[in-house]
Amino acid sequence: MLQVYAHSPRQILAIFVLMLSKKTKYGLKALTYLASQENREPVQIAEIAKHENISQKFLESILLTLRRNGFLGSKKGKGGGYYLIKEPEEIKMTSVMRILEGPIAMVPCVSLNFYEKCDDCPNEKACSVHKLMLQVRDANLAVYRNTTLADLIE
Amino acid sequence: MLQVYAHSPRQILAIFVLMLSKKTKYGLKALTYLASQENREPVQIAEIAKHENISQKFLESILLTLRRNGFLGSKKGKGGGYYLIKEPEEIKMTSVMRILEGPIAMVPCVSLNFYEKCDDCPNEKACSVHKLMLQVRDANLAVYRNTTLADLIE
DNA sequence: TATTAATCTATTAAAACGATAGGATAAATT
DNA sequence: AATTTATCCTATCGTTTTAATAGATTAATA
Repeated sequence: MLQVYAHSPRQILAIFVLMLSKKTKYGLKALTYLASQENREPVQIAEIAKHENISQKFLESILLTLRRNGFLGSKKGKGGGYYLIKEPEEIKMTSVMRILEGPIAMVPCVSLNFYEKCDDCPNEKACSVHKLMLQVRDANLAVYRNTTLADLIE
Repeated sequence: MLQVYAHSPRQILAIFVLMLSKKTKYGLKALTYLASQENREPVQIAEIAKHENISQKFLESILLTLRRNGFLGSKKGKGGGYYLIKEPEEIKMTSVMRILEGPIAMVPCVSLNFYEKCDDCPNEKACSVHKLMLQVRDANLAVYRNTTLADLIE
């Protein structure tokens, strides 16, 4: 779903293209919710979904991804749920973003982990897009590297 | 088109979600090409498209947008084409990005020009997504504000 | 054994991107 | 005036993804 901004149906003001996916948004919210728990007892999906206004079924798959990537543990059955298995201070936004959202670079030719040459661009060094996006990548990386889950909790 | 990276059809390595649109990419390349011309004589769409490996028809609409937003002038008929009507030093990436790509913010609740409250988020100040994306916005803005078209030309 | 809650597979509707087609308009040349 | 050139404009299309939903299965607890 792309977010469209308009005063009236006729007048579209803005379309957010480079928009954070709901997946990442929900995942971050869930992580925050779990991190702000007093203990590390399992919390049910339903509780998280309700508290954060997230579609429960969608959240299920997101939490599964976070578990498979080593952020969360889970327990089935009564008293089950999800819980953090890393300290919030150890969860860097670089890994959260890469797992939920994908590469941080906005063009593959400036990606650290998933570099690929543009097939339409003969000279990377002379490419204005490359030059600009390199700076953008570095700026974003700096933010994500310097921020942990602990920093996002009040 | 979303870019998918894989070693084999079975193993998907990365999906770029926050990827720069081709529209912006092509637009930037066209601007750079025009800026690097020796004079400000009209350059035909076909020439730009060929030189930058861009679909000509797609480029047409992009150049039209750039003209309507005051970056380019155009001339019809023989000897016609597009030309810069601003100095490259005066073309800031903030305006290029906003016009071609849309708002710079990745969530509307941190957008300077197109702010909108999240309908699912009761407390903006306590929201981890808000907190993170505010920093990302500022980091990106700093890059776009400090970069002009002139900076992207060798 | 019954209940609870995570796990997994599959499907779906809506939407945008990127591209293409075809013709209208305007300017220059002959 | 006619022809050529090249921008301008509208409309449409296929592919792909997102976000969400449905249903069935597995595992753990009481």
